[in-house]
Amino acid sequence: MSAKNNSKDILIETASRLFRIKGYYGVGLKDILEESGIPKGSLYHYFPQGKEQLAIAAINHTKEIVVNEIQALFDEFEDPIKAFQTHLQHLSEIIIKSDNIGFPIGTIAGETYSTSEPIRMACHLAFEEWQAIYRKKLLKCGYDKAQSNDLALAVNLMIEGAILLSLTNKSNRPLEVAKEQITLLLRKD
Amino acid sequence: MSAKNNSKDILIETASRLFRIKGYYGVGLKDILEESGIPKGSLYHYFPQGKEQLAIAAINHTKEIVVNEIQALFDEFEDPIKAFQTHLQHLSEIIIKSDNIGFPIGTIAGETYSTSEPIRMACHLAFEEWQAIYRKKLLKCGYDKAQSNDLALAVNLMIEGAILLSLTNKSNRPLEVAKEQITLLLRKD
DNA sequence: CATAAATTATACCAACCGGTCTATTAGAAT
DNA sequence: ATTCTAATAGACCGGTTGGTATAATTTATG
Repeated sequence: MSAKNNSKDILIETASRLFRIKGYYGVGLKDILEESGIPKGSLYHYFPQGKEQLAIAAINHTKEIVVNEIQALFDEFEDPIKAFQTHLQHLSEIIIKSDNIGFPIGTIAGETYSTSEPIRMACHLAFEEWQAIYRKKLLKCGYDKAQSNDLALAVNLMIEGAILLSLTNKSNRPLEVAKEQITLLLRKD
Repeated sequence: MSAKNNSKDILIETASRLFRIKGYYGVGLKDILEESGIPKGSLYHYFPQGKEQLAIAAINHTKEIVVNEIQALFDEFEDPIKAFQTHLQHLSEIIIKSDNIGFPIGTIAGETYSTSEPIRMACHLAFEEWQAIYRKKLLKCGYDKAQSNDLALAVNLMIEGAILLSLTNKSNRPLEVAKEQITLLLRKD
């Protein structure tokens, strides 16, 4: 039994990482248990509804990681362009070498959108929350409401697409291109 | 035994469809065999290296579907903006209702980029081929080489991201936004 | 028609899957 | 120290997985 009851958090963090790297069906409970060192009884103690419930917690964890990084950048930079550039620069620099990032939300969403409504919803809400943060920042910086809506969505889909292509192509160039094109879109709207 | 030897094609088409909808690990051989009606012996006859080999054939099939649609549009429209708009409009109209499209290449890539080099490579080559077609068209229409490179990649990643978000959010709005933003990028570059 | 090659068909296999269950251990409260 | 609750631990389960093997059937060829 671990020190002071953080087994649940360890499970969530481990699942979050593994699902980002190999997706929901590509990761078995055994993989999560082995990497986390938590016994199966604990997993079902904390997540009595099973793998799907753990996945939802993992998705929310992933969402929060991004929320925290973006929010910190928005607090640091008044200019959303600068904030997005920094975010993408950071991703670009570490995505290929890091074995912790993977494809946030995207793989799980692609696997389960038609087979698990609770998971699809968790992914959908994660995307929505990211967009809401982008939108709020854009509004605050003078973009009108329609523009903020569209650009928040565009940035979100571009980052997802860029991460996917960077991983697939083993190159950070897609993220670099996304950084430039997002900059162009935000400057010219 | 089916008429004139198209079992291999049927397997590929079925696998292509199922992998797009649920990913590589989300689809078992049994699912493919049941939907296609082809016996397992045939599967191993045509794909003696197993599931991975079938997946690569399926990825190439998916790639060709998109190549054919885009090429037809590029032949029909001199203006690449018009062609992309038509492509995205078509996707936007059918993506939510259709149970045939799914997420071309994206889900499989996200699941396997770190665990199967042959599959990652097949996905990478598919993306590259799509971009090459976009690039050729852009060059032909007067965009310079650097612009063509960046825009081809940007369009590719935006379409992937937009499809993913449309499926996850059960809304065609991401594809509509992608259509508009791609139009802006192509117009202003 | 006979033979060889191609294709089909299905039983079998070990390993893996998510989930259930129960006993044990640890922690919290008194 | 005792009692109760929380958490751990791991065996067990039926079903599924991708792959192997072999026989049967069909097709192609001369």
